[in-house]
This record gives sequence, C-alpha cells and structure tokens, in this order.
Amino acid sequence: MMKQTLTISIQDYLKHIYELTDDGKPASTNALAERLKIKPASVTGMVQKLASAKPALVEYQKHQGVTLTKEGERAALEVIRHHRLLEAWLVQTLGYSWDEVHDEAERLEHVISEDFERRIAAAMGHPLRDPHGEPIPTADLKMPLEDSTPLSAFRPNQTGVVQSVKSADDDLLRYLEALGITPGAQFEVKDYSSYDHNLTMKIGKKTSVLGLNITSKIFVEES
Amino acid sequence: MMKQTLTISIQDYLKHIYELTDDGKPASTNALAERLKIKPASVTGMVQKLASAKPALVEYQKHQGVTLTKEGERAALEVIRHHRLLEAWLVQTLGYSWDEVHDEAERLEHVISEDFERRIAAAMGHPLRDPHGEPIPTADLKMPLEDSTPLSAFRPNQTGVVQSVKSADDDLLRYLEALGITPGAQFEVKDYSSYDHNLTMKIGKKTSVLGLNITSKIFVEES
DNA sequence: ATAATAATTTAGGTAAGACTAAATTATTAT
DNA sequence: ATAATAATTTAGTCTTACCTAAATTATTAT
Ligand SMILES: [Mn+2]
Ligand SMILES: [Mn+2]
Ligand SMILES: [Mn+2]
Ligand SMILES: [Mn+2]
Repeated sequence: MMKQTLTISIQDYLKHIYELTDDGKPASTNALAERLKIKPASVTGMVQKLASAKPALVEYQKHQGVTLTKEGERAALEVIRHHRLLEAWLVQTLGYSWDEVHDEAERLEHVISEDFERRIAAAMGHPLRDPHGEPIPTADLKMPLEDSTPLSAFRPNQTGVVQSVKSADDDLLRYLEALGITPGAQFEVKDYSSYDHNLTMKIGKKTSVLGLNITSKIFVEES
Repeated sequence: MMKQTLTISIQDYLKHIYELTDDGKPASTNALAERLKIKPASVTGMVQKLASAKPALVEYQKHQGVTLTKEGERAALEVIRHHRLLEAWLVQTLGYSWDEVHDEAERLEHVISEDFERRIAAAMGHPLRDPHGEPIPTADLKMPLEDSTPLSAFRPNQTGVVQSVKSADDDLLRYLEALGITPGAQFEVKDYSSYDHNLTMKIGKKTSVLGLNITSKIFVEES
C-alpha cells in the first residue's frame, strides 16, 4: 500500500483510463490522447512508464491499449472521489451551477488533502452523487454500482427518471437545464425517428427533440 | 496588463520575495533559498529569469538581491490574497484550526479561479484579516496598511492587544493558543529580562514567559 | 591591507512531461 | 492477397525547475 504522491499528470491519465475502460475494453492510445488533449506519441511514453512503475499502475501491451491494475484503479478512484465531492461542494456551499463546477474541480482535485476530502464529505452528509448525477466513490474507494441506461435506448411510450448527464460541456449542460433535463427529472418518450435517432421527449410541460449526440450522454432509469 | 498564468514555482518565488522585502531591503539569494527550501544556485537561475521576463517581475543586480517590480508585486498580492482568504475560509466553513490551515492554503492558492476567490470573499463578507491576524489584500490588490509593533519591543507596564502572529509553525501556533495568545487577546507586560530578552506577560488569568524567538513573531497594538 | 569566510553565481546535469517527424504495425477496402 | 489507410510507437528535442561542484565576488576579522 504505497502512499507516494502521484504527479498531477499521472493522476489525470489514471482518471481518464478509468473512464475509458468503463465498458470493459482497454483504452486506446488515441482515445486517451484526445481526452487528455495531448499527442498520441506522448501517451505511449507515459503509458509505458506507468506499466513499468514499481507497483504497476496499468497493464499495457503494444497496440493493445491499457487497463488499470488494482493499484491504478485505487488511485483513479481517489481522484474521481475528490472531483465529484468537490463539484457537489462547490454547488452546495458556493452557489456554483452544474455547468461551472467541472473546470474548478479539475484543478482542485489534485491538491486537496485527505483531511479536506473528509471534511467536505462530512459537511455535506456524505453525498452519493455529484451535481451531474454521477456516483461518488465511497471513502474506502468502491465505486457504487450504476443501474442506468442511456436515453438513446428508449422508445416511444417508455417513461423514466434522469439519473445522470455524462458531459463536461458547459454549453450542453446549460441547454439541458433550460429544457428541464437534470438529475431527478421525469420524462416520457413521445416519438422516435429511426433515420436520425432523434427522440421526442416530454419533460414537465416541455417537449423537446434530442439527437443521438445528446441522448447518448443522458443516463436514465425506467419507471 | 498581462494575464498569462504564472507557474506555481514563480508564484511562490514572488510571494516569498514580497514577504522578505517587507522591510524595504532587497531579498537575498540565500534568504529566498531558505524560505523556498531549495538551493541558492537554483534561486539565482530563477531570479535571472524573472528579471528578464517580458514585463519584468523583479529588479535584480548580481549580489544585490531582488525586489519586486509593480507587475511582480501585483502577482504576489494576488497569491497572498488567495492564501489568506483560503485560510479564513477553511476556518470558517470547515472547522479547521489556525494551526491546520497553512499547508492546505499553500497548495490551493495556486489553483483556484478568480471566480472562486470572489465567491469565498463574498460568502465571508469580505474579511479583512486571516486567522493569524494578517491583513488580506483587497480585491484590487492593495495591501492594507499595518499598524502594529512586535511584542519584543514592549516593556513592563505596557498593555496591548494581539493583532497577528507571523508564523506557519503549527506547534508554535497550538502552544500560543493554549496560552490564550490569539488575535484580539489583551495582555499586560509584567517583567522583562535584559539578559535573555524574556517577557513575562499576563493574558487573562494566565501568566507566561516568552522568549525573543516568540515575541518577535507576535505583533501587537498598544492600548 | 590581507587572509579567511561567507554569499553568490556559473557551468553542467537530471527528471518530467510534453512535442514533431519518421518508422512501424494493424486494419480495412479492393 | 494487396494496397491503402489508420493507429501506434520510436527517436530525438524542448522547456521547466531543480541539483552539485567549482568559480567568483563580497564581507569580516586580523
Ligand atoms: Mn466533472
Ligand atoms: Mn485534472
Ligand atoms: Mn499562511
Ligand atoms: Mn505555494
């Protein structure tokens, strides 16, 4: 159980690898590069380093992409817990809106102490989700099981509740908020177009037509 | 008016140069190195860089030490404002004690946004001093004038009020708190020893004898 | 005024983490 | 099965910010 502090860069790599391997498949060099906004060549270099670190943080084989080791996953969950707790805290105590919190949390996540983490978690009563509806890893670094499907899989007459919005795009978040699409919102699917995959949805009194680009980022529970 | 973000290292150099030049005299290479906990040779290198930056951040001549330019001073005050607002914020909203806040603020000061700065300042009602009694630079980056003298200059029968404690040593801070020596505390000097410069002080019901090492770090106003 | 000492600077190196350009390997379409 | 294309890796640079060792300059004591 090594407690050596990982660099901010490494923390970001691990966090993004965690998110990219959510589907069980290894994260590709290019996908990681795009997420991290750096060049693929740089990713290869770092990934090789992480794979040969004292306790290896990732599993890596040339051209096969990367996955996290147990150690790497722990470190990733630590960063994700920081990030999501911070987002919740910024909203709850400083009046940030859900489209403003991500960038601030992105920088704070790497520098807060474990003590700070504990204090904000306790101050908020140990919240289970961040402002976007994403689950917050527990203090012992277990990621709560998710039970939600992408809205894009829904079809007319199905109803449900919005659980989370997986996006850090502040324009999109403001747009969705204006439509009433935020965690907890109830909706009914009214129409579906097989050509462009548009979904017509009723939320409250509003009816909105959403493209696949959006519906694939909204996760919901059927009801 | 350049808004290019300075590196964390540079921000720390400027902050420490500000504090070291408080007395009007330039900061020496060695003094800076000690504060920054790096080697003097490294300080020389950085200081040369800061002096020849696009808008120069410091004034520097070989063997003469450094002082801040207007630009450098602005940047230093920005960091110091962050630091002190953060310390106040940590105490007021998360229950930190005055001996716990410094290290946390030391890391956060470099990554919070101007928006975050504004929000915590407003949430606290724009406090004038940090938990150690140090003045917080205003939003337009003016350092409030200080009107306090070191306790070490006091002699028997003089009375006063503690204004600030200039120390980041958490052991010392806890010790002083136990003696009742915190900002706002009233005291009377009972005795002075010219041999060791010890001062015997009465604070509330407690009487304590403090050495020069401590009395030179406590700043007070006579009353 | 000199010599010893202290402070500072120069020179040369290292480690992180990025980049570009070129080479290699995989995948896809013909 | 080949050829074209896409993804990935290698090799070599660059910048930042440190370091050590050696040289230089300043200060202090004799
Ligand atoms: Mn986020
Ligand atoms: Mn980050
Ligand atoms: Mn402080
Ligand atoms: Mn700092």
